Amino acid sequence: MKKYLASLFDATANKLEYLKNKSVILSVPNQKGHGDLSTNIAMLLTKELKKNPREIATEIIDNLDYDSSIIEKIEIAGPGFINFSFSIKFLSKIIFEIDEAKSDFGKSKKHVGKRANVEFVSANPTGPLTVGHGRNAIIGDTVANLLQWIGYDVDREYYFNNAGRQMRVLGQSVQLRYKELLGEIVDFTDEYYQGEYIKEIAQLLVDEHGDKLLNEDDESIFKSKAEKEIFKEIETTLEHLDIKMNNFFNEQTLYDDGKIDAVLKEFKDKNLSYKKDDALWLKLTELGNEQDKVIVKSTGEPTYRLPDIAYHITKFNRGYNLIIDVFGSDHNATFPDVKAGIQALGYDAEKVDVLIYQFVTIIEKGEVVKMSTRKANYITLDELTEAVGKDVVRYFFNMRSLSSHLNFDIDLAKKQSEENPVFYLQYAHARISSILRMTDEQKMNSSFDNLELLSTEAEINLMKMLHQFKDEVYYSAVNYEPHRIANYLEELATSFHKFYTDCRILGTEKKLAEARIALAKSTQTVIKNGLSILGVSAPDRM
RNA sequence: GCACCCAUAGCUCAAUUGGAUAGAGUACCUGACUACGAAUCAGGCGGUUGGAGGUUCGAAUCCUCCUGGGUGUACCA
Repeated sequence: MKKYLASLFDATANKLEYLKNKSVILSVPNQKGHGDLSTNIAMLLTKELKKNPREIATEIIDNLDYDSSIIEKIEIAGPGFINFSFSIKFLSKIIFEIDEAKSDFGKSKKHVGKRANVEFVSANPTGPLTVGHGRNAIIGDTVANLLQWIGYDVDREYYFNNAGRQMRVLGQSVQLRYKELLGEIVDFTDEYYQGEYIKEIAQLLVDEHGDKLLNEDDESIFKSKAEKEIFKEIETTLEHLDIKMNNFFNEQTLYDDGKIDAVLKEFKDKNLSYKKDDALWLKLTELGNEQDKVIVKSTGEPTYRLPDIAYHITKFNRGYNLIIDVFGSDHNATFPDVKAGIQALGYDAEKVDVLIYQFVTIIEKGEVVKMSTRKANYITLDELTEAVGKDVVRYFFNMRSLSSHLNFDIDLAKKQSEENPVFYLQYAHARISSILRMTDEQKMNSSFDNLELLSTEAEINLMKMLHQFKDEVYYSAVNYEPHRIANYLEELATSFHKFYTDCRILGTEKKLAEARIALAKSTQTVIKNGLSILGVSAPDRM
């Protein structure tokens, strides 16, 4: 619909000077009776032309060279909106288009040939992923899906650091549990990782090495065992959610490959760093930020900023056109420094988009559950997935906008009932499968020959919803808003259920029945495609 | 103190990025299965969009101030 109107306006711009180089925004009115698409262009032009918006609208319409078999009606309404209504003949074409494209329907080629890197999860391997990481994981993976739908070649990347203090403590924790298992009395204070998994890893070491490690004086062998085991578990957890990383990027390689030194040298050459109190500072104030920050501590250890800058530069050098980081709101202060740093080194920081999502609050039995990894007071992502299933986890984390503090109600998620919105969508899909099984048995076919018979309100609404899908995908993708897809699908499912109750197929006159089967089928395709973006399955039976 | 985010129906959240009468779900109250799945549909109840100003044809959305929450504010990541 938009495509056709956009081309009309382009053509009209040749006749009306003031429409040139204006982007005409077409939107779906949220009020029934205001047409199928609407534009506010006339109101936007009032200042420039010093004319009444309704006059401008009239002039534009008079110069629109439209096909009356496609557009049924054009109206000027309210203060100066131009509302367009489309014909059934045009609306119903979508059914045919969907059938042609099938699982590709909704995809766009706008960004074909471009590469994107989506970095997400990126939890250091100090313990199992928690429900908190779940939101990060699902958002990252779904945004990656969306980018693929608009043509990007996408890599999913996990960045980790196995060198810091946390990891040393992890190694020591395992070492202590190991000693404990072999009968030594240890003082396991609460600075150590308290989780049960530490004991399990220690047990593995006992099984493998017996008591031979008792005299190890440093924790490194314990640390590397822990890291290996924990990563194995993290990957399994992600797999349970259908998430597959293309690349695990170890921060350590930045040091080994000299990338850190190279960045340090560049900052020095550009006179952007200086020594003060034995530490090396980055002149962020010169780059427009609030204050200078330390990049190498007086101990000689870099702060997180330095490797982060070096890491992002590798992303540029690896040829990505779009670089996305997914962070929790606790990181919101860190990325301006990093962005300023890479910009200063001559890279286009505009290509880096940081998605900040707000924290998840877990609600169980109506109460807030507080969590901490070190204190082992948490619900793991795996436990959650096991309890409610992949589809529910993915849907729940996708259904709200990033900026909203998400309440994850475990009891609601567990309910396999009408209160759980996932099932509403899946039910619509399964219901269509059921219809198709039924019509198949009765040797009824779908047909595109008489689609203009689809003329009831429910049928027309459903077709309009189908028309919106492609825009919805594009819009969600470029704005990184997966929740829009979830909202759209709920609306689509509602339109379908309404159609189902109003418009029968069995026992209806043959031509109309065939057209309705075609409509149901195309609806099913769109539901399935939408769910696949979210990573939720579309069952044929429930 | 400062910075970023948030505040919308009893509850959980939307609102096409400044558009028309602010919408869904849930809860509560009605009604609809002897023909395609009632995990559904229809109707009702529910709002000064935290408060006060401002900007303009038009504000939940932008600006200022206030109130109340979240997250940071390190030579932690």
